[in-house]
Formats: sequence, structure tokens, C-alpha cells
Amino acid sequence: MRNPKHTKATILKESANLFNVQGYKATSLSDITTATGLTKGAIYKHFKNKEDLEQQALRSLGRQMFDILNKEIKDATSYESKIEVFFTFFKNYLVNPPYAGGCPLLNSAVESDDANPVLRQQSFGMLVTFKSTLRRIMESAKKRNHIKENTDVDQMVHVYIATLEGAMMMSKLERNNDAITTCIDFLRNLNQSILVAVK
Amino acid sequence: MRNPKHTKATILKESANLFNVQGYKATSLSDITTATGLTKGAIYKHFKNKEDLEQQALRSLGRQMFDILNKEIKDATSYESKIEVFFTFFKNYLVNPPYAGGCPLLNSAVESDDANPVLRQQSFGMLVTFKSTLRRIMESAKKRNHIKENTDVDQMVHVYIATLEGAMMMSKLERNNDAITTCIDFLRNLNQSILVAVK
DNA sequence: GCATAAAGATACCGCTTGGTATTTTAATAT
DNA sequence: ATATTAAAATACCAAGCGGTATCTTTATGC
Repeated sequence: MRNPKHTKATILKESANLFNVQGYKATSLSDITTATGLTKGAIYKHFKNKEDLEQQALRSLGRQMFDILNKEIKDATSYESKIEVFFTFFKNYLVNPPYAGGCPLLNSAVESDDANPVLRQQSFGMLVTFKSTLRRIMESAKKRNHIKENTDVDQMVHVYIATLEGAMMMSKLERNNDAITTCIDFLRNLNQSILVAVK
Repeated sequence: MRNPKHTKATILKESANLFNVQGYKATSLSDITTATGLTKGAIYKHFKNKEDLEQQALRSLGRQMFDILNKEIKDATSYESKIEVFFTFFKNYLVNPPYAGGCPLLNSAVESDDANPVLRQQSFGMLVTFKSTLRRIMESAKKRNHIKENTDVDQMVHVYIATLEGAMMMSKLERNNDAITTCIDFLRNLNQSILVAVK
């Protein structure tokens, strides 16, 4: 009946959800006890304090996101299909979100950048990971002559991520996927334009 | 010595700053009394409650932003220079911010989209304004044959805003203007590519 | 220059917050 | 079966929250 691992996982899952939807500061411990059906005693058995829980929850959200992305990137065989993974991920998000509340990177970055140094550092780490994942794919494609050799990889990485995150913000605010769909169409064309033509 | 208009303006200015930097929910009335040097008595003389203050503060931030933008757009004479206004605005932001905490639209949208219906509605309104301002400029340029007639204005509007907002998030998180600079370079080139060549 | 009324300060309220100390409950090893 | 120990529930705390009622101060119209 009692299962500490399961308990901790439940707390982490439910709090991560609440943090990503309502915000970190805006989510109280009683929100979490209500959502989990557990008590503060249970929470403080597994987490040092609320800050600790916030950090572990964000890490868990980041893992979820990158686990999905990395797995699908690995499964994709061509440069094109690897890039498509990012598009599909964002496009699918609004239809069938793997977690509620939108992109954990965007959410935590905007909330923490001026106010919460620890969370900010974690968000920063997520952005680094995001950028280097995309950069690695493009650099590799460049070496293998799959994309044009004059491609400004650094620029592309910045533009892809900025556009996807910005579109996510817009689509969540508008409660429809127009922005995401439109921006992804654009990025897909952009990506086509740097491909080396296959004869 | 006493000046109610000035008092209200001070409260609005200081609270708008705090809301945009720390977040709306995360900013307490005592934060505001400290920042203004006033007391709760003064605040509640001018505002119905904290929600009312939040709304007026966001409206004030939106006005500030669009006042600057609209003025400079009006002053700009060509399509190119009108579009450049947006780029310059975002590029200058990190160097010399007209208000602290980044883009009020981005901040309020991310904080409120799932949690605060009234603030969400206001953010939504700001996005509508932002989009229609840009759309009007592009549609007009299209009519006058300044940009190519096959330009997908709706797509461009979405891409410009998404990229700028996403880049803003990245640059604020990274505490440097790499993302903004890089993304604006890209957008500037993109904009060049839809111009009708002048003979 | 004094009465009036508005502006703002002070004091207080109930409630929620994050956090802790203590107690009860349940799994486990002997 | 029982002792041990970890897990979780309960009860409590001070501090901070948004909000209000009341009192003091200051500007202004006559």
C-alpha cells in the first residue's frame, strides 16, 4: 500500500504540472497537497523545501521534453527528418500535449530571468541543451554536405528556437494553433532552402 | 506638496515596473509600498484592489510600448524604415530599456495564459494590436507595390513577431544580445528578400 | 482664516503561506 | 508475532498576504 518511490514520483509529477501551468511562485504547497491527495508531511519527507521541489520538478519537465526529442531524433535517419522532429514536436504539442502548460523552457525562463537565480540557471541550461542539440544536427549535416556549406548554423539555430518559442507563446495566448502552424510552415520552407539539392 | 495625480502616476509607474520584472502574482502590495514610499492607504485610494492595479499597470506598459512604436512608425517614411522600427525597438531594448523586465506582452502572456483570465484578455489584446500594426504596414506596402505581390503577409506577421518575442526570451535568459542581434539580422535579410527591386 | 473634503497614514483583520515538531501508521527484518 | 524504522498524517507556528476601517494631515473654496 505504501510506496515511497511512487509517492515521490506522484508529488514530482503533480507539482511539475502545477508549476508549468500556474507558475512556480504562484503554486502553493496546498495546491500540491490537493492535487496529490497527500499531506505536507509526505512532501517534506521527500523534498528539502519548496525551492528544492521546484528545481526537481523543472528538471523532470526538461527531461521529459528532451527524452521525447532525443528519442525521435535518434530514430530519424536523415537530416530532414531530424529537423522535422522539432517541428512535429511543437506542432503536436497543442493537439496532444505530453504535459500541460506549454514549453517548460519558455515558462521558467520568463518567470525566473529577473527574479529567481536558481531556476534561471536551470532554464539557461535547458536553452544550452536545446541549442546544442540543434547545432549538432546541423553541423553534422553540413559536414556530410546535406545542407549548403555557406549555411550560418549559429543563425539558423537561434532563428529556429526563437520562432518556435515565440509561436508557442502566441498560440497558447490565442488558444489555437494558427501561429505554430504558420511559423512551422515558414521554418519548413526555410529549411528546404538550405538543403543541398539531391540529383 | 500633496498631488493625487502625481501619486497615482507614481504608483502606476513603480508597480508596472515591479510587475514586469518580478511578475504580477509575485509582486506584493508591500513591494509596491516600499518602492513608492507610500502606504496602502494611498494605493487603495486610487485603485479598487490589486487586480485593478495589475490591469491598469499592464495597460500602461502596453501604452508605453505602442506609443514609442507608433510614433516612430509614423515618423518613418518608407516601408523599409517602418519595418526597421520594430527591429530597432527590440535591438535597443537590451541596451537601453524604456522599462525594465522585458516585453510586457511576453511576460503577461506567459504568466496569465492558463491562470489569470483578465490579464490574459489584456495580453491577447496587445498581441492583436501588435499583429494588426505590422499587418497594416505590410498590406499597405503590398498595395503600393513595395513588396512582392505573392508575399504571404499573414505568415510574415506571425514569423516576425514570434521570432522577435522568442529572441527576447533567449537574450534575457542569456543576459546578452546575441539572440536578438542574430535573429534581427535574419529578419532584416528576410525582409529584403520580399522587397520589390527598385530600378 | 476657517470649514470642508479629499489624500494619505496607521492600525488592524482573517486567511494563507512555507516550514517544523510531533504523532500515528504501515512495511520489514528478525 | 513483535520490535524497529521509515513514511505519512496531524497539529501547530510566525510571517506575510490582500483588504478595510479609522484617524490624521493637507490642500482648497468661501
